[in-house]
Amino acid sequence: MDTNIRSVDAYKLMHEGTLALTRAEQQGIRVDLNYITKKQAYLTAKITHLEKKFKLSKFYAHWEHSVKGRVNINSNNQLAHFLYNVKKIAPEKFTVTGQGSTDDEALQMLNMEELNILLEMRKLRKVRDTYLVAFEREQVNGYIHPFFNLHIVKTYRSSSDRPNFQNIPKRDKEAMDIVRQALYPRPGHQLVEVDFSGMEVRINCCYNRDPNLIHYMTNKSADMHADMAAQIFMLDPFDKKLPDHYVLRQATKNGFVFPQFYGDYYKNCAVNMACNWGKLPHGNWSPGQGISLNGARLSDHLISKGIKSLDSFIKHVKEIERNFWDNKFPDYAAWKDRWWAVYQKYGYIDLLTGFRCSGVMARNEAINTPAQGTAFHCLLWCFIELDRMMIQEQWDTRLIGQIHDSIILDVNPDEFDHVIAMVKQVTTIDLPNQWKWINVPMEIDIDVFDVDGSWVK
DNA sequence: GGAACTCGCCAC
DNA sequence: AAACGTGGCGAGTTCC
Repeated sequence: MDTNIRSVDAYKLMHEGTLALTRAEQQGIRVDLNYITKKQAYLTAKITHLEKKFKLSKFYAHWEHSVKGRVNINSNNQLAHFLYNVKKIAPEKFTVTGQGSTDDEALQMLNMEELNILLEMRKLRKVRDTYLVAFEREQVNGYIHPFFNLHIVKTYRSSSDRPNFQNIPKRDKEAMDIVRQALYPRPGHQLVEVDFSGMEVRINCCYNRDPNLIHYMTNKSADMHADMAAQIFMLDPFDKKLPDHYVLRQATKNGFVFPQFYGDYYKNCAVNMACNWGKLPHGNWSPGQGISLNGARLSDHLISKGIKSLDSFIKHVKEIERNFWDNKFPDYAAWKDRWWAVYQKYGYIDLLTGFRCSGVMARNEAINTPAQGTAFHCLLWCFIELDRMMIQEQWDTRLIGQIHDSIILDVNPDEFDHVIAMVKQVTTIDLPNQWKWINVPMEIDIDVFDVDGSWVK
């Protein structure tokens, strides 16, 4: 029989994983219905207020006239038609179907006060409708029971739905606070979140065995993002403890290193780092532009290094990219080529965890699949182990969810020390013992929330 | 009136 | 030569 589950271990992972995740689903997460009701009303009032403000503008009057009074303020189709056909503004950005885009970035580039009101309304509606309304709809007796699926994702990671527990706001502080204040542990308990640090990069080490990548994952003082930031922004010395430098490290991590690992290329990376993170304009740069750096501005520094325009920076990042793959991580680069060749020859790729991924894949998909699937399998193996301990030792603590590389627990404070000890044991010792192909240490971060407190610190 | 689609946006 | 991987979901819209 032809199957994509190639080993008993892989089968067990799915079987036992399903059972463990089902127990988490059954347990559920407590929601504060009182809070949700109040916050919904508050958000609705705020949205209504913004809507009234928007309707006073000339922009709105013109829009209303153009559709003979039938404005739907929530319709991006209408908005795009008004901006790009009626007002005949040239779109700065296009959707996949070639229409003028109305997403956050596109509207911000148009630089119109009225559009900022629409963006604020859009954000508040998202928080209210996708999260708070969904929690209220899905809850039973004050608990939501998100599903964790193992049969959906083609890389063999998981997905979650009804409601999706894997996309709760985290990066935007305001959205995070509003949504996470709705989520609680059981009375007298506390939420604990355990997440693997740099999990996908570590799993890539297991596939490509690149010595330099392994070095970065093994030596605590080695910092790949800081090293790349120093190169990209030509800073020597580079001190990530300085706030200005730390911002550039973040820009490098999220604008260069991770996108490069996902298969992006230098041009996107350069524009994103310079314009979105560095706040520099397109075209030529002048002194005094961009974010602050070493007592001056980013443009002052880059101009002093001979980089006087975005185009010049793009060329610079092109050279950095070449060096990144040719000299810094040559074994990783060679592995990517081999891996792609194997897929092209056989039409499938085999994961270290015993799963075969087949079907039509583009190069980047084929190359990204192993780390994504395998990283989740490490998480799932730990989830199963902790679930087994929970039952065997009759914990009052419960596993309540999982977000690809993290586990969320509802912890009885009396059991806290023991649970944390078991979490550390399973994730950093038992897991690498279980799978001998793991060739770098596994590290975790643990976030502890207040007893009877929400999922906000 | 529901299915399927587009777009936008949240997470890793 | 080409050029960011995996999902879920709400609102609007179109199709049948």
